[in-house]
Amino acid sequence: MTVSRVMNQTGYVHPATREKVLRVANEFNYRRNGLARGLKMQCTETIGLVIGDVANPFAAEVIRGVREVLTARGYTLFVCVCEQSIKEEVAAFESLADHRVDGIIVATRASQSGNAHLKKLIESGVPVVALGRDFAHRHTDFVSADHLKGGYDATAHLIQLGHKHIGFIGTKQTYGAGLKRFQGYLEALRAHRITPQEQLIVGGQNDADQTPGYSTEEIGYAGMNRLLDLRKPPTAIFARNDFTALGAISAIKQRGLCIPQDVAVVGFDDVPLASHTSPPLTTVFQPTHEQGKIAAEFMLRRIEALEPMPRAERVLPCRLVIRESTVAGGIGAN
Amino acid sequence: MTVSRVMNQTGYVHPATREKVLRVANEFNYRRNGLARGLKMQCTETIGLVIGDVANPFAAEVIRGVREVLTARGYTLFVCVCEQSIKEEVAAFESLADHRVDGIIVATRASQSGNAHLKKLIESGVPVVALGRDFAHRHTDFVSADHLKGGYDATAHLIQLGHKHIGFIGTKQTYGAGLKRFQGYLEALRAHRITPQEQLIVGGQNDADQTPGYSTEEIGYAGMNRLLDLRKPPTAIFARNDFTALGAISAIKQRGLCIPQDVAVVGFDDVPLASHTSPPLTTVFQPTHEQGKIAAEFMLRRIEALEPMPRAERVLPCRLVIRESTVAGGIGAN
DNA sequence: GTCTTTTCTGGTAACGTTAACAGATGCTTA
DNA sequence: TAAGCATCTGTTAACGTTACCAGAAAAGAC
Repeated sequence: MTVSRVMNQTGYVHPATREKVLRVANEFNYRRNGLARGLKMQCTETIGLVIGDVANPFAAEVIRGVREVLTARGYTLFVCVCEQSIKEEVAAFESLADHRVDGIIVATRASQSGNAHLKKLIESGVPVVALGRDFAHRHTDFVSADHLKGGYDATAHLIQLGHKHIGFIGTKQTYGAGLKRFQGYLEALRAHRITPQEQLIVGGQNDADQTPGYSTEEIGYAGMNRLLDLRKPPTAIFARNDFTALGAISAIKQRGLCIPQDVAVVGFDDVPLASHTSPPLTTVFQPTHEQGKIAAEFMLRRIEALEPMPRAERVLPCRLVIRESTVAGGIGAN
Repeated sequence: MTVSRVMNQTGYVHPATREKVLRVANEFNYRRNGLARGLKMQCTETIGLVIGDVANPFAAEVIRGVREVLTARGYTLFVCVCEQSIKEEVAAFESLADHRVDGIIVATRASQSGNAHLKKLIESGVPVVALGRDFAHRHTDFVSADHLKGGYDATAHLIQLGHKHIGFIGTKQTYGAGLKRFQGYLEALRAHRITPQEQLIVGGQNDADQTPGYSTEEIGYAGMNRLLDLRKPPTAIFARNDFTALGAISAIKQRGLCIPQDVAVVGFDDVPLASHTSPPLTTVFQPTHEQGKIAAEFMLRRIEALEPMPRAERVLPCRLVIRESTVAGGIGAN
C-alpha cells in the first residue's frame, strides 16, 4: 500500500520511507503492473487506433494528430494496423477490447461486417470515434473531411478551365468517403450542365465486404490507359486519390502526351509527394492532422463524461491546391 | 470456471452447458477480461513495436513484416509511435512495459538515454529485439540491413562512372545506421585512392541525446546549395537517404543544372517515391519487410524459449538500384 | 452390484494493484 | 492535560481470471 502511494504520489508518505521504497524499487527493477492496475481501476489510460494502411501518408498524419492530443493528456496510444483486411480489422477490435483500452478510434474504410462488429463493440460499452469513415451510431462521434465538397471543387476547377470531357478514375466503393468524392464529381458536372458519361468513369467498384475500397497507382495507370484508348479520350481527369493520379500521369507521359496541355489531372489528399511529381500535382488538401486531433478530443471528452454522451459530428473543409498538372507554366514545370 | 473452460475451449464441458454459456455470454455482451487474464497467466500474447516516424515508408514495411509473422502465430501487435523524440520513446517503453506486453521490438534510432532505458528494461526481464539500430546486449537480438556495404556500393558506383569529386549529404549521427552509411562512403573513397574532403561532407552532426539523427528533404536542399556554392562543386552526391536526395535534386534543378550530366545523385532506402522522381533516383534498396519478419521471428523464439537465449544477429544485404539520376538515358527521363 | 474410469462442475486461492478503513504517532491548540 | 488534527503505515477486500483440487454424476469393466 505504501508502495502504491509512493508510485502514484498520493496520500501521506514519510520522505524517508519514500526514499527507501524508491531505492529498493530501483534495486529490484520493480515496475508497477499495469494489468493489475487496470483491472482494479477499470481504466487503462490507453486508446486504440485502428488504421487500414500505414503506408498511406494519411495514416501518418492521423496518428500524429491523435497522439499529440492524447500524450498531452497522459494517455498512451496503441496503433493497430489491419492492412486493408476486414478480417484483420475485426481481430484488431477484439484485441483492443480484450485488452480493455479506454476507447477505440477507427480510421479504416467502412464495410458491412466491420460495421456490424463495431456496433456490437459499442453496445458493450466501448467508446468509439469514427474518423474519415461513414459510421452512424447514436453513441459514436464522427470526424471527417468534406469529401463531397472536395470532389465538387476539383471537378469545378477543371470545368472552369474549359474542360467538358472529364474522366473519373478510382474504385467507387459502396461505403464511405470514396463514394462521396465521386458524388462531388457528378454534382459538379450536373451543376454545369454536363452529362456524366459512363465510359469516362473507370476503376470499378469493390465488393465492400471483402476488401474495403482502396485505389492504387496500378488502378490509376490501367484506368488511364483505358480512357486514352477511347475514340474521344477525356481532356481532364479527376482521380480518386493522389496515388491513382500518379498512375494516370505515368500512363499519360508514356504515350508522349503533355500534362496539362493534352490531359489535365487533379488528385485528392495532397500527399507530400504531390508537390514533387512532374508536373506538380493539382490536388485537394484534406486536413488530416486536424481530423486526428479532433477525433482524440472527442474521445477524451467521451471517456471523461460520466454519463453517455450524444453523438458529436465534425466535417472539416478541404482545400483545392492548384499546381501545374492543371495549369501550365511556373518554375517547376521541368 | 466453467465459463473460462468454454471460452478457452479446454477441459470437459457438457455440450448443453457450453451452449447455455455461449447464449448468455452473447446476450450480455460478455467479453473475457484480458487484463485479468494477463495478470493470472503472466503473458498477454501481445508484442509492442516502437517506431520513430510512421511517415517514413520504412516504417510501413517494417510493420507489415512484423505483423505478418505475429498474427500468424496468434499474437497481437501494438505499435507505438514516438515522432523521433527520445522523451516519447522512453515513454513508449514505459507504457509497453507497464501494460506487460510479452516483448518489445525497437526500430527507433539509437540514442544514449534511449539505450540506457532499454538496458534497464531488458534487465527487468522484457525480451527485446533491435531492428535497424545499433544496440549491443547479451540478451537482445539484432536485425539490420548492411548499411556499411550499401554506402560502399553506392559510392563505388559513382566512382566507377568516373566521378572523383563526390559529396555526402546527411546528418552523421554518432549512433546507429546513418554513421555506417557514411563509413561506407569513406571506405569506398579510400579503397579507390580518393582522399575524402571535409568541405564535400555536409549536413552536420546531431546531438544524439536530444534528437536522434534524422535527415530530411530540407537538409538535402540546404546541403546541396552549400555544395554548389563551393569553388569546385562535386560532380556526384551520395545522400544519406532518399528524402535528402530529393532535396538535393530540387536544389540542383533550381540552378538549372542537369541530372546526371552536371551532378549525379544516389540516395538510400529505395522508397516507393524514388522511381517517380524526375529523373528516377538511383538508390540503395534495403530489405525492410524482411527485417520486420526476422525481428518478429527472433522475438517469438525468445519468448517461447524457456531459458534465457543468447543474442542472435542477422545483417541482410542491400542492393544498389541504378536509375537515371546517375546514368543518363532511358525512357523515363522526361 | 461394486469398482474403476471418464466426464463434468464448482470451490479456493492466487496474480498485483488500489479504495476504504483503522490504527499509530506526533504536533498543535484550548 | 486532554482533545483535535495532520501525518504516516498497514489491513482487508475487491477487480476478473485461471490452476489446482475435490467431488458428483455418468459410463464402462469385472
